[in-house]
Amino acid sequence: MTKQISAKHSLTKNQSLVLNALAKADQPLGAYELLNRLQSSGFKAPLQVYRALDQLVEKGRVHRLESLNAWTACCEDQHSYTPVFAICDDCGNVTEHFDEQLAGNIEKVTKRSGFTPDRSIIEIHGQCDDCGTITQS
Amino acid sequence: MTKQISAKHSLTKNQSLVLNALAKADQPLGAYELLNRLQSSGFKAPLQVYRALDQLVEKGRVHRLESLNAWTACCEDQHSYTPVFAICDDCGNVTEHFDEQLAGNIEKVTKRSGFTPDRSIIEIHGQCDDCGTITQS
DNA sequence: AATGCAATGTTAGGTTATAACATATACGAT
DNA sequence: ATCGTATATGTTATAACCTAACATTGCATT
Repeated sequence: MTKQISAKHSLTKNQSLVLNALAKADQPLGAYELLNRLQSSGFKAPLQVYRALDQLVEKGRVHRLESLNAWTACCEDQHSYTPVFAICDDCGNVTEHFDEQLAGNIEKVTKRSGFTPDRSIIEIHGQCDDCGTITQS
Repeated sequence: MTKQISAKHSLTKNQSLVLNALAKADQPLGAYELLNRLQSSGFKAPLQVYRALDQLVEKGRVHRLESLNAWTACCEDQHSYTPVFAICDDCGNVTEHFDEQLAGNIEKVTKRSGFTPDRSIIEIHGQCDDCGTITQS
């Protein structure tokens, strides 16, 4: 019986289960796919998954891929720049990239028009190194 | 009875109806909201809307806003650079921006890892000029 | 023990998107 | 003109994704 430490980065039971499932997966997972994989751990309803996901996003441990309606574990514990996701449309693999300059440039484009940026979504679809170099048979 | 011209940029009846509805709207619209507005024009099922939307996206006349599950008419007839969308989370207004350098920089980040970019999604949430300067009451 | 708060459980329902199949229309080639 | 093919359209059903509303449990503090 471990006592729950009330710290900013501690995870609850459901949060841990969801994060582990995402970390084990080699691709982003949809909420219902997560539900399937967690049924053996006692998950019964979508809401259990969605709540854990929202909390994990809030804590910066999970990202939502808007163009996939799917979720992925953050590749680091913490990061300050807007992540750039490279999504392979062939194999489904997703990689997370960072570029301080880029994040700044993006916001500059909108600031010109008086816009105050809050959060940015950058998702690039294409082919990963493995899939892009394979000749179509 | 006008004959349908088989040109790359001609629009079919349903495509025209959907594009006009989007152009008239002052915000991006969801597919079901489009269906509502087009029922008087004979639309009866979601699929009619989704098909027209897909075709319009293909032709570059409409963009899908991934983080809103909504669609908006392209601000120009044609453009070569990846658009950057500034989405006001207060009033719902969305503006489309272009920056040649930016589009190139984004792809550079992923190319480093051997990734071959195809299409980029850049959506920035925040507050527009009108909403951002208003003091909270 | 009583209180309060966050996490969790449960049911129902809303929104968004696609599968599968049928029919109609456009358009080039004969 | 008419045939064949491709595209567009119509229709029903269903899948996938997400949230509202409310009940219950667990845990820290008093």
